[in-house]
Amino acid sequence: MKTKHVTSQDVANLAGVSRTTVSLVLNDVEGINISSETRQRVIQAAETLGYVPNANAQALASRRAQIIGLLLTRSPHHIASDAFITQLLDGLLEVVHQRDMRLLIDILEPEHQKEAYLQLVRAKRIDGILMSGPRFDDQALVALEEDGFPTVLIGQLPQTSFCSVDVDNCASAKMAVKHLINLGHERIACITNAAPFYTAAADRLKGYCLALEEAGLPYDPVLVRYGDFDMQSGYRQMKDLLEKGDAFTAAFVASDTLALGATAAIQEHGKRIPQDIALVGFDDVAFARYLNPPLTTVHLPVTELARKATQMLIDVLENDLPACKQVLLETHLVVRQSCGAHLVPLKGGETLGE
Amino acid sequence: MKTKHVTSQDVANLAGVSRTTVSLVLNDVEGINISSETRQRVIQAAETLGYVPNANAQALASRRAQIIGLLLTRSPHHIASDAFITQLLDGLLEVVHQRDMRLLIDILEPEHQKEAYLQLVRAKRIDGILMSGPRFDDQALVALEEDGFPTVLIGQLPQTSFCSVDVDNCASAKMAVKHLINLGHERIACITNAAPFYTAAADRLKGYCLALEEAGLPYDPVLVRYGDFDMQSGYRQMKDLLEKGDAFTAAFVASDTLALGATAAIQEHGKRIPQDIALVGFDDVAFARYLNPPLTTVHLPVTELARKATQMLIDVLENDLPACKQVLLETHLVVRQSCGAHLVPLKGGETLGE
DNA sequence: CTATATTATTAACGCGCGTTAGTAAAGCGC
DNA sequence: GCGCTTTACTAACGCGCGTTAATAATATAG
Repeated sequence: MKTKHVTSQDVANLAGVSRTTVSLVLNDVEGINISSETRQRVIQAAETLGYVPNANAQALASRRAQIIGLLLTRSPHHIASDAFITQLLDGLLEVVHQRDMRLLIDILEPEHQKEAYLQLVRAKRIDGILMSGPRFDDQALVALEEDGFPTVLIGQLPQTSFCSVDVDNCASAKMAVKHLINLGHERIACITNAAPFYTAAADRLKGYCLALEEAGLPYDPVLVRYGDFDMQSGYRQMKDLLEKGDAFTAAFVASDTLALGATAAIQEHGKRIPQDIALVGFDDVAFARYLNPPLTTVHLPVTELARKATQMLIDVLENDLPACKQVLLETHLVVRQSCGAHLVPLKGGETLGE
Repeated sequence: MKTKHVTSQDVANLAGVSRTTVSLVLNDVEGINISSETRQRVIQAAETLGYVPNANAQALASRRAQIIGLLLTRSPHHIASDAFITQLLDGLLEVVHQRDMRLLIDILEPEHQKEAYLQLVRAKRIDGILMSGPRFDDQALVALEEDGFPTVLIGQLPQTSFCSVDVDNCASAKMAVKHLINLGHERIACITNAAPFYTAAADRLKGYCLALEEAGLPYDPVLVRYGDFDMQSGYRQMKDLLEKGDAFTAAFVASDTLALGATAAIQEHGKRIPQDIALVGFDDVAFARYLNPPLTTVHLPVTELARKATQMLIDVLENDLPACKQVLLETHLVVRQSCGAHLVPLKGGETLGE
């Protein structure tokens, strides 16, 4: 690296003022009087030298790293098949950039979770944590909560004091299943998106149960399977459901990613979607509308979730308390063709053309 | 945050030594003699206090932030539909964690690109840059090159001195198209993954051309379209190809993501894959094998690319020069059903069951 | 027993910046 | 002219750590 580092002292020298003045000017400190003439001189000097403050020195002195951490608690393998992360990044970086902050991203493997949290927090690398997809059994989160470290969950963890941004997974799942019931289905299978210690998985399953209950349909455990984030598990669970031979005419797969795997299993089994088995997914990932047949699913406003969560976190950082502790965003059902609704003459789904 | 920050002074006090000794012990500085007795005392003290060094102070003093930056140059929208990032993260974080480093991720919007680079570099927030998907017209990269800032490309940029890890996009594309030619196709359309100022897009197109040339087939510009990263563009370009009416029996879509969109367009147009149009993609993203029909595609070792690139970058950081400047990893064609090869009795593709 | 090499430890400085307390100059009424 | 406020600026300290040069304690050689 050839270019030598320019320090605020260099700027001060060029502008003929003290380093303090440089700092005061460039940080726009309020309640301090600097003549607009010297102010200009400083700004000019900084510009010509291409001065950029050393972030570490700033962080050390100001006790703010200006970095927020996005922590993912799933295993790298699951991360790799997570269709959300990119959308999360989108919303997250948008807000982070607005505030002139940066994003540190990390995966915490379950074994070293607790230490890893504390490492990041105690090392003061990050000012706050954004945590996607919390689990009930996350012990490290307990430590964070006790510590009062600024944290916002993307997802929820009941009985904790965490700030969170989420959708109503239960109600959304219920809506999806209800849609199938309204289409006349009575034997509806369910594959969850993940193991039940993931809060979202548990809630979606609850929504499935509630929908059945309200419709007076029996809950049959034979028709319920637990997925594990990736397509493969969707494929496997659906294959198992089909091979076990318990009849069902529809399935609610609580994740589009798994639904894709399920679709493959169904078609491989010689059944048609939606004629033989109607399918509803969850998430409305990018590929949902391009599947064959296009997947009916619950739209999750992922980018908006990320935006809101980030804003909330920054809010906590700046004001020491958030404007609102728990936020729920709206979802809606996107009716395409995998549920068969277009066969019942009601209204058409969207087209790919727009 | 309740827990007060533990400094190395606290550790020193508890161990009854000086702060210097603490630093020397915990950093395992070579060529320095510390009696194993005090060494133990220090380690013990650090442990009981739960001491974690302040990363910013360390960075400031040692001039190493222990953070590498992953920079993405596409627009947030394109990021959101990028099926790679998660896989990249996987390989990247694996290596980064091994070295006890961290990952900062950032999207550089084309407008502020150059400044943004310099911000990160001059602020010494990151020790090195990992740059995914470089473009020919990236002026900021020129600045980086001149500056000699440690940088590794995931992708390539000919005529530059950058370290890079990539696949042979040209040869891989050629292999894919050749496969179609071997199956008897003579009119083969092509949709690139992106605009031609992305190096990968240009190379893949070149591979397409070479394959035609070697087979003595004419290059027909009418059959070539430029994609733009997302499914929508794949859909649009394929629709356009179909509606223009220029006959073709096969298509090489240089990105699975776009291929999915193309698939939807083809099926919507009432054509069958592969009977009417044989399709070969590129990338072998997670969903490729689950599509209907399963997508024949070029397998890209994304995670391995990320791993190698990260290792190379760290190599540069530690030794000031890499073991090897440019690395190419192997690709291979994954034959599934979208190309129709299974209809010609040669050998079957993989099954979903494994 | 003194001179020198070796081992074990620390005082002190610097990394680059934010910030407080304090100084100097200028303005203002009397 | 003298006090008093306001304005404009700076010296100096601290953030927490790495590191060098120096010191003290001990061992070895002459």
